[in-house]
Amino acid sequence: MTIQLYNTLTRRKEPFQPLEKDRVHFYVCGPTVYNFIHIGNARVFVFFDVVRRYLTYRGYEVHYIQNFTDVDDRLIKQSIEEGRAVPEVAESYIKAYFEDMDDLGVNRADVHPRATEHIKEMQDAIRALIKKGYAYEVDGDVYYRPLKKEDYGQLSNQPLEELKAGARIEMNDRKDNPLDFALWKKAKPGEISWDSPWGKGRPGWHIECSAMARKYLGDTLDIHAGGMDLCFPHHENEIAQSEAWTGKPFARYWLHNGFINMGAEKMSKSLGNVERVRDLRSRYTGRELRWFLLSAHYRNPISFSDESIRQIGGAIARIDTAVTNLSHRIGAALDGEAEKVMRERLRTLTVDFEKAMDDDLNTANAISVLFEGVHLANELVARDVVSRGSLEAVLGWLNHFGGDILGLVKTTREVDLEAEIEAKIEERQQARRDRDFSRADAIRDELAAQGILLEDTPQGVRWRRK
RNA sequence: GGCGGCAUAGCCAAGUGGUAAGGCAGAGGACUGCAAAUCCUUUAUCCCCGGUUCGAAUCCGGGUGCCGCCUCCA
Repeated sequence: MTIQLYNTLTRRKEPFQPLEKDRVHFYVCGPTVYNFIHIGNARVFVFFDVVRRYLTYRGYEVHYIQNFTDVDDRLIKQSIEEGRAVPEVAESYIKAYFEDMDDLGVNRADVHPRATEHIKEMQDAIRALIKKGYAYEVDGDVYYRPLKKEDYGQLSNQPLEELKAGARIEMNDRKDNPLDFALWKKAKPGEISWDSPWGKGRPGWHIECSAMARKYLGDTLDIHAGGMDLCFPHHENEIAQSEAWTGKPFARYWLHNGFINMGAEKMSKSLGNVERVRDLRSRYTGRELRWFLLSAHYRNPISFSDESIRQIGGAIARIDTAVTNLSHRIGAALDGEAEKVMRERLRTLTVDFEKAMDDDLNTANAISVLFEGVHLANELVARDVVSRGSLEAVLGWLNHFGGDILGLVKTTREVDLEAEIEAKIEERQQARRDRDFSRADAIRDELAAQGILLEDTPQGVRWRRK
């Protein structure tokens, strides 16, 4: 079974076949670091983090690149507002970005190239495009002519006529055509700038991805991903430039994720309902947010609300309890290998998990398979007789698929109880043996107040943190 | 105007031809000193109207409602 991916370029699911058999060249459009990222940005980074992990699990050597746009109009604007230089602003939000991502369990990309560190590569690209007649200079600006290639509009499925007719014309009479876009922007006085053959200026937005993707991944990418809104014009323009520049197809699979709505309305700055990850982290755990982002299929919209996250909390508790109970039961289990029937059931779960992920990365279904694993774990824990091998096999399965791949299951073991609390538990056990239940209940309540929940089982007292 | 998406239980959410996954919440039962956890059982005229088909949430046509993109917004 091969992985099927919905390719925006062809508007259907296609079997995934990288250019090189076992290697995947994967580029994700990263954030513009002019501010803290919001939950919508996070969806991109969390989801494609899972895609990368899954492809790695499937045996591919994944080269995963995600850029930082660290110079553009918004950064310049922000730097004026904050009274700090652009590089300083960028640096601080890059740092913030990593803090947010660490909390959401997103792994680092292989390289996080920054636009400002690739000015030379971009200038090379621009020079080449001018030479080929795709770009032209006008008084320190350089523009690209997307219409020179007749297949422009292919990715976003926009007929050229419509693009021409519907273009909201930017008031700029220096362009030959309204659809032309800037590769290089002339610096205004006082703005951050770099020397170039066209005078002092800075790169346009689209060219950075083309230049950096080529540098780190080569002429043709296997997967290029980002939010749906980047489809037009950003990705369309990247294709135009890159293909004009290299003469090769730019990317083979284009993946775009859907948006997050705030309740029923779209999240937007003008509505003032943008939820920053930074702020959400003070209310929710990174895991809850990550789970929320993976709980629906990536191309579907998801609606953010406190109620949805609250429900996620219940689901997480179910899995955590199963993991805790499994660990506790392992302590009292008989030595022994995993039963054959158990290995077979886990094998089936693995197949189901792969089936879900192979079908256009259906994390919602993958999570439901995780719960089948939880159910299996709970059945085992409740048995009078069970081998340690079986318990460990299930725990290992949950950790691997729920933890390593989805990043949702906590793989760290609880630290040992402090001696004081252990003494309390023993004291309560003695009270129970003496049938002094009011004393026993009082101790249980006392620990509960500290967030320690006690559960009596045939294998002794089990505890977990609330 | 152009391109596209969505409508499934109280809530979240899978499911693209064979009589509805999973989670949250609820109800009943088992287990327990009481709990908790868990297990079992239980909760859906799949937005409406037509059509195709032996058979449709799934395909086609028509409605209704909501939403996104159409130059720098994930």
